[in-house]
Amino acid sequence: MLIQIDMSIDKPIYEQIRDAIIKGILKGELTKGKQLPSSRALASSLSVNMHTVNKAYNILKQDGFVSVIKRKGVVINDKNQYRADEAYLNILEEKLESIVTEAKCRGLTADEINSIIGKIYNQI
Amino acid sequence: MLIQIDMSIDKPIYEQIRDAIIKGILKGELTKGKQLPSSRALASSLSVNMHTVNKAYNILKQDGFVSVIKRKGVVINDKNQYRADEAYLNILEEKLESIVTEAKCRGLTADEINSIIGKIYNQI
Amino acid sequence: MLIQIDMSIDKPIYEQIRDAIIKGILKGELTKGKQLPSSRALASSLSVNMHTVNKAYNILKQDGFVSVIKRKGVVINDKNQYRADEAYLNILEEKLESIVTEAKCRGLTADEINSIIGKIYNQI
Amino acid sequence: MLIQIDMSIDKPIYEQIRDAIIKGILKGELTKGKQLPSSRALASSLSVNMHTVNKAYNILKQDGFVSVIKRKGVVINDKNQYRADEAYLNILEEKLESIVTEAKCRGLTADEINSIIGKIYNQI
DNA sequence: GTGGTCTAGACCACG
DNA sequence: GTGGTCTAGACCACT
Repeated sequence: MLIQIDMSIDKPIYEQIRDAIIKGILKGELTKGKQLPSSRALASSLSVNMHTVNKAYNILKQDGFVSVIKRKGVVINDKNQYRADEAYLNILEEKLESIVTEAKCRGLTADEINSIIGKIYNQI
Repeated sequence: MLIQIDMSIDKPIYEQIRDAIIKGILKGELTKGKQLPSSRALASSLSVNMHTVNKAYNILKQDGFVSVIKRKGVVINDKNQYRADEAYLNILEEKLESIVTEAKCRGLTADEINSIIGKIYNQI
Repeated sequence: MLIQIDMSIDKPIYEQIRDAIIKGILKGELTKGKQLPSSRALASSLSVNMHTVNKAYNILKQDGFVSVIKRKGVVINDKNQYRADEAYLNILEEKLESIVTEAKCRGLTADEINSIIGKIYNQI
Repeated sequence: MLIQIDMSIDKPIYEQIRDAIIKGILKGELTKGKQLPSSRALASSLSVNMHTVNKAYNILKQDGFVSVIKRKGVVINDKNQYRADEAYLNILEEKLESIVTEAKCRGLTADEINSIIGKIYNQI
């Protein structure tokens, strides 16, 4: 499980960590019950601050991807603890709205957008 | 052409203005050659800072949606000045990547994502 | 609106701040749209760190009590944004379970507990 | 008498043990004079540290629920050794205060809270 | 001047 | 040795 942080882009570090872990779950590298590195350890290996890692871990916990077990560590949850629900679908739609609007305005058809989605979906 | 600013969400105001104008173009309310309100006027009617409107206008100009014509104001460009190109497609793919990753991780199929896209696409 | 922090009890400071603000809402001192002091200002007046105040504010935001408006401040939400829902009722039940169990074990009747609840409910 | 420890919630293990034993007393599984397993034995069967069990036992002793008898072990006390007194009622009220405040703020009536209490009270 | 993000370093409870 | 909490102080984007 490799996490790459890019300080030059403007995505916050904690989001990059969050996204990398979600990707790890998706790729099957992080399976249910598997333990993440301690916040100190990951912080040190990424050369970032412990609190930054903790922030990522707490967001993942809030989103149901992991359980933070005090004095034990952070472990990956079961799939159905982060299966898409109504609330998530609303957020997803919101996130997509301005992207799709711009794409349509720039002349892309729904099919063209969908083929990009499909490409991303299959290559991860 | 109505622009609604929502201070409570964390999308920057200049992005909300930008998105609203792109939406206006898409809906046919803002057609080629049509003039946008002066930044002073729009700022006043939205109760935001003039620099915020200018920032939105400059991004729109950079993206090819409008031209800033001296002593004339800001006018909407022709469609082919902002038609999707290679560079835009790369940015689009980047924007979609982490969204699609999370959606897949949460159990959505590519078809389900596409149907959300389709829904957004058709209702705007 | 007075907030009192007690360093000697073991309730975290950010929870004390959170609870004080909820109490303020309940007492009608903090009404919809009213602005909370900036995190710096409140931190300074309570002699605690800004991050501690921010943590309280973010929890209140997450729970629907306030909106955090970047570069503007934190404002109280409308009642129906924090009206009890299913999720809250579950949490509430969890919180009450061990308390009620102990009370029953110590010989209190349901009526006795309820009269304590009633007393608290009416005096705030 | 079954004790279930849940590492994933953030209630300390020693409190979970304490609560489980109080529940056992309430359900009549642990009656006056009955002996609790040795801390070593319970720790082993729960896969937790012996000190954690001892901490739970010591709190139970302090609260009057059990007596620690040398060379005999830990035995359940008589009901009137842990019957609710003034001190306990004060603690109880304190514990309930912030819970009730939030519930009221979220629009619950005293009756609604009491019906939740009643439900919990009767099902244990 | 606001909140957001990040760093560095500390103490604590729990186990 | 873990995560939780707190402090002190910094820079940034946005307005």
